Amino acid sequence: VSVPKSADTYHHGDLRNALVGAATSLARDGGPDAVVLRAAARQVGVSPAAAYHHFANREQLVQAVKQAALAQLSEQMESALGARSTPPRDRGRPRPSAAEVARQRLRALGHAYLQFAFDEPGLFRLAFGPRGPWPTDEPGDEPTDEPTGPHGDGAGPFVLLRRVLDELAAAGAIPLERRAGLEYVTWAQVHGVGTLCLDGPLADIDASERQRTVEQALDAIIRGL
Amino acid sequence: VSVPKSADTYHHGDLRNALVGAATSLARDGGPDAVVLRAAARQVGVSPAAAYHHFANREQLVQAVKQAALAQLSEQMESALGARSTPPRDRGRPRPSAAEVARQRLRALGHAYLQFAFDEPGLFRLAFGPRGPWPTDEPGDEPTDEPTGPHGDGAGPFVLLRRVLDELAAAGAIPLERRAGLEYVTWAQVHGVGTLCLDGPLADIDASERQRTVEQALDAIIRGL
DNA sequence: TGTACATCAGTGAACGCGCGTTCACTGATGTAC
DNA sequence: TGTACATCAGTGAACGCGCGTTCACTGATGTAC
Repeated sequence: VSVPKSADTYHHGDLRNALVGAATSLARDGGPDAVVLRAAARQVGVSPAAAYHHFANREQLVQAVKQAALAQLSEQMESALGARSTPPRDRGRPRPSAAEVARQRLRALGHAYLQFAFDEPGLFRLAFGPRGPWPTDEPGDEPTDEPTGPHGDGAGPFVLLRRVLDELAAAGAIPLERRAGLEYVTWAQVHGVGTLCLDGPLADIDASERQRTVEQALDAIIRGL
Repeated sequence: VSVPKSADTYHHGDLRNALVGAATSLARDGGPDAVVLRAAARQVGVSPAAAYHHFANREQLVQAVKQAALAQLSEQMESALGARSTPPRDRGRPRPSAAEVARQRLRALGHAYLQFAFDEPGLFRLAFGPRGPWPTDEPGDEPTDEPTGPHGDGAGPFVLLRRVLDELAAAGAIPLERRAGLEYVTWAQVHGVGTLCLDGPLADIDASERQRTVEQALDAIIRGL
């Protein structure tokens, strides 16, 4: 990776990344509509036209931010999952069942997802907002089996959710006849809490009540499996 | 109500409503961002400045559309509920329990909500989108008891949901210790299906698969009560 | 029934704004010989 | 090691656009006497 040597050279050296960074910070503050190509260029200290050497148009810049946001969300979910991979062996207490562990992992996933929504509402809105076509799921054609690469960039929230649901099914916590399509349902349920708290009628409740709602929702989701 | 006599008079006669109508149709086609004051005026056949005799600014026009959209959603939910008010007395079959009836009513509510989302994605996005402050819940101060007026305009989706959840609690279908705050949770769960199918990664699934997801989600929600 | 006049609800032209995008250009970089 | 040159990644000025909003105005309406 070539790092920009000094800021005062004619050639920037890493303009593409710099623009994505600036656009991301715009989105962070103002959501999807705030991603303004000219503003991003301004923030980087470059002429607007320079951006066109790296993006065909504004939409591509927005898509780049979207990808970055989704990658960040994935990463946080993954790390939340990592923290729950081995059940803490509590002094003397009976080791929790596989089903219970899997439930806790699903819970952790939901927490991470909503934490991201509340921490980064602008990015969350952009990542899941109405703007533009959804980036296709298949970068190449179809992942061979499971994208086993560590921190594989394509491994989105969806893949993580699927994995944990599979664990639940394997542990017998989900009747098999209900397993199909359940990632959509579960995702939607968690997602709804995020959108309703950000933009809906629940936008004005305070943090503690919101947290209570989150817990309650995760309870209900798990109960509904 | 005074009705505009003829279209070719200098005074329009019902410009405010006409503008809201035009703005609504703009929103229907293009979502929140498509509500453009000048375009609405154009569509009505009036100069842009005329709108300022009826709205202080664009935002007020948008809010009017939002209210209209919410009213329409309420109405459809209410009518779906009406169709389920008296259980059909099936020939000879055992009359369903109160709990079962209430569950069916909750289901009907969810169906109506999502039907609106899928039929009118633009209006749905505007009604629950990130734009502007959420219209306050209390028109006066606080509704005296229950807004019993037929088709009361203020009776939003929220009130309907609350009513049905109360029925469920009364019928013993919800443990009392879980009742508090459940309208938020339930709403969020249903809402998430809508947003994820409209703008999220589920935007591209076909209608039948979408319907399957809807049913599955409503099952899960009811099971989780 | 008629007339003066205040009020209301339109017009049309203009304002400034910031945007996305294009264009001909130019300075820096790196490669071939 | 030096030099010609193609290529890359910037500049700066300009384009057209459509927007929200304002302004002085004017035509229609309705009320007082």
